[in-house]
Amino acid sequence: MKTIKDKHKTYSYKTMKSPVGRLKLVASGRGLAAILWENDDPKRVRLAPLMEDKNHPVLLEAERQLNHYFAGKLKKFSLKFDFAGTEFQKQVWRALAAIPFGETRSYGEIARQIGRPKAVRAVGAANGRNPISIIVPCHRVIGANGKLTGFAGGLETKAFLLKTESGKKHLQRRSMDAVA
Amino acid sequence: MKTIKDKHKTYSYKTMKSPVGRLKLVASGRGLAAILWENDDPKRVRLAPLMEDKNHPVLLEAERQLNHYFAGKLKKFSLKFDFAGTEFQKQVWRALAAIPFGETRSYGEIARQIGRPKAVRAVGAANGRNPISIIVPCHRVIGANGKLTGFAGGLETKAFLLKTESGKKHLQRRSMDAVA
DNA sequence: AGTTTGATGTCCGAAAACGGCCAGCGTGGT
DNA sequence: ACCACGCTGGCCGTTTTCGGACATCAAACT
Repeated sequence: MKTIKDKHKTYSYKTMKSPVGRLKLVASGRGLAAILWENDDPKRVRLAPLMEDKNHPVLLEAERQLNHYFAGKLKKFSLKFDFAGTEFQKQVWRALAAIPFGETRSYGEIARQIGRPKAVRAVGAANGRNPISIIVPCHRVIGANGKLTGFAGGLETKAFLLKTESGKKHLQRRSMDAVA
Repeated sequence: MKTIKDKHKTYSYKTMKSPVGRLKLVASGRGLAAILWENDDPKRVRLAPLMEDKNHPVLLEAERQLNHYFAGKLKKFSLKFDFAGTEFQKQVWRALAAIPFGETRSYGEIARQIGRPKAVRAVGAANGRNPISIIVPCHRVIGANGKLTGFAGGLETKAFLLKTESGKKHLQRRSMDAVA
C-alpha cells in the first residue's frame, strides 16, 4: 500500500513571519508542497533537497494569501497543492482541505468521509504528516470529545488558530483553555 | 551506510537484439545507466520510470559499441556511466569496469582491490546488482576455484561471453562445461 | 578431502511497534 | 438516576526493526 512515487523534482522555499512564528514555504513547479513550522521535526514531512527562491510565483502567492488569512480577510485559500505522500495520506489531506473556515471535524468523521470508518488512528497519523500546515487545515480536526489532542506546531498554536477562526478575541493568557 | 542519493532525473531506453537475447539499454543525461536482460528480475536493478527514446545519443552509441563487441571487433568500451547505487556498489562496479577483455578475476581479488579484503560476499552481492551488464563486465568475475557460480543473465550466457572473449570457437552443445 | 566458521554490504519480507482515536463500560460522586 | 471521568480493547496505515539470504573464500577443524 506504500506507493510514494518519486517525482524527480526540485523544490524551492522561502520563509515569512507570521503570528504563529516564522514559517517556511516550499513549492515545486506543480504547486505548494509544504509549510513548515519554525522548529518542525525534519522527518515529519518528506522533502527533497531545497533551494531558496524568494520569487517563486507559487510561494509569493501563498505568502500573500497567508497574510490575508492572518489579517482576518481571507477564509478560503485558493492554491494548487503538490502533495507527496501515500494514496491514503492524500485522501486524508484532500478531506482536510475541504473543511470550511471556522468549522471542526473529528478524526472519526474524516475517517468515515474517506470511506474507511475504522481507520481512525491512521487518520490521526496522516494528520500529523500533513505537509501544508495552516492552509490544509489540520488544526480543524479535534477529538470526538472536543479535546485538541495534538498538533505539530504545538497545541498552543492549534488553539490560537481555532480561536481566531471562531471570531473570538484572544484573552491574554487564556489561550490554553481546552488543552489543560 | 545506505546512501543512494535521489538524482531527480528521467531515464530513456531502447531495445536491441544480440547473440545473448534482446537487451534493454537505459540512459540518463549523464550517461549509460543500465543494460537489462530479456527476463531480468525487475527488482535486481533500481530504476526510475522510463520513457522510450530510440534516438538518445548515449543509447545509439552504446548500441553501436555492443554490436562491434559481439562482432569481435571491439575489446574496450568507451562510454560514460551513470551508476545509481551505494558508494560500496559503485566502487565494485568501477573495479569491474577495469577488468580487461579476456581476463577474469575472483570475487576476493575485487574485494582486495577496493581495500576491503573481507567483504567478499558483499562483492558478490554488488556484482549481482551491476546495472550495466556486459559493458561493465561482471561476467569476468568467477569463483576463486574457477567456478562460474552465478549470473543474472543465466550461467549459459556467462559461459558464452567468457568463451567468446577467450577466442575459442563455440562447440554446439558444450557451453556449460565449467558450470556442471 | 570434506565441513565448518566467520567476516561484509545490501535487500527483502515479516513482524512488531507506534501513534494527534474512539466507543463501550464501569466507577464514584452528587 | 445522572453525569463526568478514566480505563480498556480493538482498529489501521506507516515506520522501524530484525532475521535471513545472497554470484565468497581462507583457515582451522574433523
